Amino acid sequence: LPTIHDVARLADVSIATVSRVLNDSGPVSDEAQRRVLEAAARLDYWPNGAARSLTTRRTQTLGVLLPDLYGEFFSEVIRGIDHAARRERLQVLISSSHADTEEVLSAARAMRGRVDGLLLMSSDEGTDEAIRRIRRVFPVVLLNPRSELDGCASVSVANFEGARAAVEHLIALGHRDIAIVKGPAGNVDAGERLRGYRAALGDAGREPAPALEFPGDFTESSGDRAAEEILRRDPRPTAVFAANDSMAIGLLSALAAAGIEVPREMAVVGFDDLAFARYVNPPLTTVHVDAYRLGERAVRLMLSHGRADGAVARHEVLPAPLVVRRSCGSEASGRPARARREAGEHGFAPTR
Amino acid sequence: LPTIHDVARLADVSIATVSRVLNDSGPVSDEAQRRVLEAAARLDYWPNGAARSLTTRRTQTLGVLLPDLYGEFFSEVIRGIDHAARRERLQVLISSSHADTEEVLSAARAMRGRVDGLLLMSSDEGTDEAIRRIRRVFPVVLLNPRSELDGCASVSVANFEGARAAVEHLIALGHRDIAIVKGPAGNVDAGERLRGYRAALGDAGREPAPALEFPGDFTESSGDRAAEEILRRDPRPTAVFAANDSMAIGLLSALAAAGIEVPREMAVVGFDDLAFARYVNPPLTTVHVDAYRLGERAVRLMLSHGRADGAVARHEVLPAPLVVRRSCGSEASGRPARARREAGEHGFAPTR
DNA sequence: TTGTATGCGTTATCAT
DNA sequence: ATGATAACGCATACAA
Repeated sequence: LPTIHDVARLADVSIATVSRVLNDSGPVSDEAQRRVLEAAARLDYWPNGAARSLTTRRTQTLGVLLPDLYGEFFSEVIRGIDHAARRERLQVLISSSHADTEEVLSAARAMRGRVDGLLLMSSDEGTDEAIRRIRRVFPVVLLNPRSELDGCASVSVANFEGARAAVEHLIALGHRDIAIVKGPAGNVDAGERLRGYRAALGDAGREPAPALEFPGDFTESSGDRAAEEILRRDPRPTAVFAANDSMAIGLLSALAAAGIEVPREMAVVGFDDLAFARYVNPPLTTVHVDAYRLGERAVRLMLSHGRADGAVARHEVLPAPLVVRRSCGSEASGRPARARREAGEHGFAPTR
Repeated sequence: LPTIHDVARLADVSIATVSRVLNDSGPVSDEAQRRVLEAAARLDYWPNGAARSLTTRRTQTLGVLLPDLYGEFFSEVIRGIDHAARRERLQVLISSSHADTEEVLSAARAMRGRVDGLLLMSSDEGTDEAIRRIRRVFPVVLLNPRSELDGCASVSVANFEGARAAVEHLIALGHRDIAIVKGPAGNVDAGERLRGYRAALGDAGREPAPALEFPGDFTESSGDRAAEEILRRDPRPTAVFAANDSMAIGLLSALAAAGIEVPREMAVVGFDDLAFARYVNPPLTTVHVDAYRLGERAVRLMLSHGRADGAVARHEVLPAPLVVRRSCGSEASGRPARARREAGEHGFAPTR
């Protein structure tokens, strides 16, 4: 494989000149430039990135550390990161499924010398010390951190506000017994959404009741199971806030199977606004999370972080607006199907 | 930031010894080992990957080039790659959204010196020459290639066979006028699935009719639009094969809105078996694609490729089995909902 | 068992 | 405008 030396030899110039024309740094005569370009083309010379970044101390790549890769959320985060990085001609080095702090640390170590900065989303608690060690090595932007600690930039989703808005919506519709299907314990998002749920109830003067809080783990089947428990409760709640859409899907499915009509007999609201939320029956009212933007903003923060204005670490919070569709029965049900379709609501079952 | 020299100085040994203990290469006295380990820990020394791979000529990372990152398919491919790579302690350098050959090439160039091999999925035609140039630089495994050319290893999905099986299923159910909603022109998968559709019709002695082939682009809305055209046709087809699940979802939605009952008035079969396929109403009969495995196998091929047995480039084809649910009406409809749920079919609407 | 010295492929700093 | 040459941080062949 040809190196810069081979190109120099063929073009009959020094490696310094080759480097100059290829990087457009420093002055070069037209003649030399021509010869170098031709030699590089003939040899199909590809510069070695490792060597280059050893001297320049820049890698043109962004490291990304995620707890997992499963599902639409992470997929969209990555897509946002990739697009933003691409625009800046940066590469993306991804590593995921890190259970504990130790794994996060070793993954970060492996990136030393290979990335210019790290985008880190950690579901684990007590990562603070680890983050401090990582920050010594390269700049870090936190995605959805547990807290704003650390003095390093971060982007997060307004989980609390979104959840509160969702439950307030149910309250405004007249519901009094509102259940929640919680996310996995220890999960940051799950915790914030639970907090939002409780806050909304509290603001309405209603005491949050443990009996109305059902366990879940963000999977469809856990929503399914929760439905059965909820239906057993007496008095039966008239509305459910699922801490994410997957569980809401499970709920909807189980309710349909049990012959419970949504939203007439039970209102359901989710969180995430997955692509399919508008395609289920009835179209799911849910809280929109812009995962793509989360990744995109993280990259932007990283870039501005590098500049001088990074003195003050910025903390962005992406809004999580409620998207009202039909699973809470908030709208008049008399509208014809055509009108609803044009509004982007695509429930499956014939309306009758 | 500490280098190997700093560790050597603090431990009062040479850098060679430090390297030896840290990489467990060559003999080292217990005393020296102790001192080095302690020094490295005290300085929190993280070896520089670029420098290391410059000498070893190994990067411990896999390059991945994809045409896009959108949707469940790519997301799962990446997840499969990531897990398999992780098991081998490899990192993953991802780059996507490459429209044309030129972009693929420049992305690959940027990876020179940064990856030990490249996993390449290109939707573009005429990439053959580019692939040859890339292969000079590092080993390549093709994902879902247009053809088995190139003599380099590849993994692909049995698109043709899957599509044929899907359409044969419809034929076996007695359908004669079977429409297809095609994928985007130029797309490899779309092409193969169309071929499978035509082959099934041909095998059944039916002439493939252009009037039954409707355009689509793999999006929900294109399935939606196709439905309207299909319903306008006279005689109206009694079954539709959607070249992917997203379009099938669009179809289902539009059919429901038009008051057409599925599967009684119109059978629908999809392709991909997205997570939500079993949750729509009726649960979608579709062809299963194991995207996770696609990525996983690609990594495995890359690894064995490196070894001596790589002399013969292997070509794996992942099966794409038909998953029969309810959108084609293949099963007796008398079964109670509970039985169906236990079989993993979770349609939303009450059955009635 | 240990240290010295060379090379990996670039970029960058000098002279010229 | 150009060409030696010194880093960059590490691994390793070789000498001791």
